[in-house]
Amino acid sequence: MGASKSDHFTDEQNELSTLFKALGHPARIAIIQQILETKSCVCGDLVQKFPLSQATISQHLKELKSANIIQGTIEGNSICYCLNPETLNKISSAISIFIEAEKCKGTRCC
Amino acid sequence: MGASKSDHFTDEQNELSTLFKALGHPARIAIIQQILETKSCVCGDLVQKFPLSQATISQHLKELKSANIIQGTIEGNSICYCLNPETLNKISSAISIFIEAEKCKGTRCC
DNA sequence: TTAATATATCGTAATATTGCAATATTGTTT
DNA sequence: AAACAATATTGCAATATTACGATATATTAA
Repeated sequence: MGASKSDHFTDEQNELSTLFKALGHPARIAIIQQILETKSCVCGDLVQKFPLSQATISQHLKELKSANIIQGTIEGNSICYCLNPETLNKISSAISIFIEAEKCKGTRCC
Repeated sequence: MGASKSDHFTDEQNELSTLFKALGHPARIAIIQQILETKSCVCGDLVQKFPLSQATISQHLKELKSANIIQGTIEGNSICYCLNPETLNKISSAISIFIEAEKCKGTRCC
C-alpha cells in the first residue's frame, strides 16, 4: 500500500521529520524569510509578495504553525506571525548532533 | 491546479526546501541515525533493521543521496553510505541564519 | 560461466500534498 | 445593527510521495 506515515519509528524520528517536512516547501521557506526581513511581523503582506492565492498562503501558514515553527497573535483584524525560537533551536541541535556524530566516527568509507 | 513545485521562488529557497524535504520522512531520519550509530558505514543492514522492504529503503537512500545528504561508495558487493558533512553544514547555517535574524528583530509581537 | 548476494529500478496502487475558488469566520468601523 | 477588512476553512482537481513485488544490474565466489 501507499504512503502511510507508519508507527514503525520512534517519537523522536517522527517529530524531527515533521519539523523538516514543514520546511520542505519553497513557499514556506519564502514565508519564513519574509517574516524575518520585515521589521514588524508581517501578515497578509505575504499574499501580495508571493504569486499564491490567499487560501494557499493561509494553508502554508497553518502548516508552519502546527509544526510550531511560527506563532501568530491577533493584532487588530490582522494576524502577526513570528518565528518560534524554541523550535528553531530544536532543529538546530538535531542537525548539530548529526554533524558531531559524523565527526566522531572512526571508520570512514567515503 | 495541483501540487506543482513552481518557479516563483529563488534558487536559494528551492535548494533549501529540497534539503529539508529530504529529511522530512521518519524512515530517512532513522536511516541517518543508523548510519551514524554503526561504527562502520552500514548498507543493507538497514533492510533488517527497519520494517520496510529493500525496494523502499533503496528509494529512501536514493532521495538522501540525490539531496547530497549521504554519499555511497561501493565496497565489495555492498554499498557503504556516509553522511556528507558539507550538506549538513549548509543546513545548519541556514537554520542559524534564521535564529540570528529572529534575535535581531527589534519589533516583536508574539 | 554459473550461482549467490547486494543494490537499484520499474510498474502500479494507495495515500498525501498543493493550489485555488468559494465560502465562512473573526474583528473593526461606522 | 450593517458594511468592511483580514484570515481561515471547505471542497475539489491536479500532482507528488510512499510502499512493495517483480525484475534488472553489479559484484563476488565457486
